[in-house]
Amino acid sequence: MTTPAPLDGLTQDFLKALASETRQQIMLLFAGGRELTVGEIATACGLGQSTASEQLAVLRRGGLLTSTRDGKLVRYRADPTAIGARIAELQGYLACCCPPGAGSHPADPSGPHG
Amino acid sequence: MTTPAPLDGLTQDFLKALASETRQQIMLLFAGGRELTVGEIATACGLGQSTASEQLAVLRRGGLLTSTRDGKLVRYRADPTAIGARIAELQGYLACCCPPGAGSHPADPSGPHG
DNA sequence: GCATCATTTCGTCATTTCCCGATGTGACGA
DNA sequence: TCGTCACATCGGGAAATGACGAAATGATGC
Repeated sequence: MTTPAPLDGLTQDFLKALASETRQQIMLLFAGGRELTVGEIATACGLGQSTASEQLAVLRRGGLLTSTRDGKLVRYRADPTAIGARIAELQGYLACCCPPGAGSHPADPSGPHG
Repeated sequence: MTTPAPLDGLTQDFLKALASETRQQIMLLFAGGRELTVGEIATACGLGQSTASEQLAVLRRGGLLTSTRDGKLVRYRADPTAIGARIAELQGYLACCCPPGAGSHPADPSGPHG
C-alpha cells in the first residue's frame, strides 16, 4: 500500500541518532551483545565523559540502546528488538516512495487509483 | 562474524539525508514512482525553490533520488535499487551491534558460523 | 543574439549539533 | 553522616544544518 505515511517520532529519533559518525562508532562497540559503561565508551572513542553520556542518551532515545543500573555503574547494551522494529518501519516508509518494481514507470492505471 | 565494519560514506549520506523531517516529507511525494520537478516539490512542501533544490541535492547525494534533464525541467524520481542497497548495508551494520538472538548475553559460541 | 523560464549556486542568518569543563545527583563504603 | 566514584545535567563555544532572497547557469524560442 503506497499510503504516504510520515515516519513516527520514534523512527525519526532513530535516524537522527544514527546520522552521526561518532554514534555509529559507539554502536560498533556493542558488537556481540556486549555490555558497556559510559566510562568505557568515553575511553574507547576518545570522548569526554559528559559527551559520551549525552551521545548515549541520544542513542537510547532513538531506541538503539537500553540501560540498567548495576550498583554505581550504568550498563548500556543494544536493543535488537527495538532496532528491528525501527528498520521495519523505515522499510515500510521507503516502500511508499520506492515500491520495488515501480522504479521507472508511473504509468500504472490499476495502481494507487490516482 | 560480527565484524565491526563502519558504515561507508554512501550509507552515511543516506542516513543524514533521511534524518530531516523536511526531506522525509519530500520523499513521500515520490510515492508510486512519481516524477516531480523542483518547483512542484517546493510548492507541495511550502519551501522556497532554492531550498527545495538544495534538499533535493542532499537526497540525491544520499542515493535516494536520481535526476534527469527534460528540456528546461529537471525531473526527480526515487531510486529503489540504491535505496535497497543502503537498507541492506544498514541492516548488515546493525547486525554487528545487535545480532538477533544475542540480545541478552554475549555468550554465544555457536554464533553466526564464526 | 536576446529574452524568458526552471534550476542551481551564493551570501546570509537562525537554529541545531557536537564537544568540552564544571556542577549536580545517586550509590557504595567507612 | 561524610567522602568517593560513576554517571547525568548545565552552560558555553565552534561547527554544521536549514531556511531564505538574490544572482548565476542552462535550455528553449523568437
